[in-house]
Amino acid sequence: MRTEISPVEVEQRVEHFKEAVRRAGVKLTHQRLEIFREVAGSVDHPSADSLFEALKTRLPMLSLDTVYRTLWLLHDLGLVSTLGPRRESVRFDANPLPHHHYICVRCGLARDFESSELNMLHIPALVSDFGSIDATHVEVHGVCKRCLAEPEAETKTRH
Amino acid sequence: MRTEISPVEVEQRVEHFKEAVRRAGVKLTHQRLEIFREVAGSVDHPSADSLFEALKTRLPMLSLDTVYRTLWLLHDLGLVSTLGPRRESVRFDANPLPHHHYICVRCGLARDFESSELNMLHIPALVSDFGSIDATHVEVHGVCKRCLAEPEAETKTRH
DNA sequence: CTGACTGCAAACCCTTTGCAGACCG
DNA sequence: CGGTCTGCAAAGGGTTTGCAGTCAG
Repeated sequence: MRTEISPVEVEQRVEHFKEAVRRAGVKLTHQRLEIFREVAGSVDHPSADSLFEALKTRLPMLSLDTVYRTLWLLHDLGLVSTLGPRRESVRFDANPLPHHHYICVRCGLARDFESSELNMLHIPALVSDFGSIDATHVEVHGVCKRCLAEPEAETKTRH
Repeated sequence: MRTEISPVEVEQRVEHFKEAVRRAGVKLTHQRLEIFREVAGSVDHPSADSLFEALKTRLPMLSLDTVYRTLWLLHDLGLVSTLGPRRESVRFDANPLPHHHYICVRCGLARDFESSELNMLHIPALVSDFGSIDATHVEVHGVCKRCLAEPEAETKTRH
């Protein structure tokens, strides 16, 4: 339920990031460092654009596409994840019953599953500090069978 | 864990749709009917475009923007929901600890919360039929305090 | 020094919108 | 018939990419 991240913790994460960068053999640029510091210090799951805006003062020469490239790099390094299934297009759900989702992180496949047990989760009371609670569901992420079978499956490079 | 929807059930949903359309006082066009039939009969949470492709044979004159308009209409009627936070931009998450999300369905605000109890959910065994299970988290949807406070909050019209 | 990285601008999607004609009620 | 709805085409907004100059290692 934290609403901010302590500077100390941000710097710990930054160290972890530096190590990961070194291990991956990619360059540690000023931009990458500051962009990482910014995501790591934010608690609101920012978009590329809002990070860009926040960084403008510190890095006046920064360009938005560098923010994108860096975020996907961080993603490939396993340092950040994305919110929601994907980045592609909106997807629609016409299932009127309470249900949960299985999402393939590789191809975006989505499937429903039911579980009366999961329909009655106990949500921490503090969550209602954020606002009303209208619906709750479980999201399971994995790699679907089809993607697991694909030979070039491990090619994590994109962008 | 169903992998398809029976024609009978689709038609039941179609009836429900017709009623909702009548109640809302909007017109029941051929396109709307077929588009609804298509989402209601699909289990893979299609995008507007894949619905469009699937409908092309039945409705050669259909245009993609009608699919979009209809889907958002269905959304406003409460007949379909969307997968994931929203449609705008990708959002990034740099929280390395296991955590869960609170999402405001109105403005997209996202916040983390922790719960050791929710970190150990029991996922139905059948889910692994879909593929590997790499991560599991709970998503709570609601309306955040700020949005609740806004006067023009009930204006559901968009698009 | 040299290849990886950045900034810029243009290209790319996916999605929305303005408008004139079509059709439901 | 009238107003809503559709199809078309063009605009919009977020994201990606090609290129030449720049900088980390």
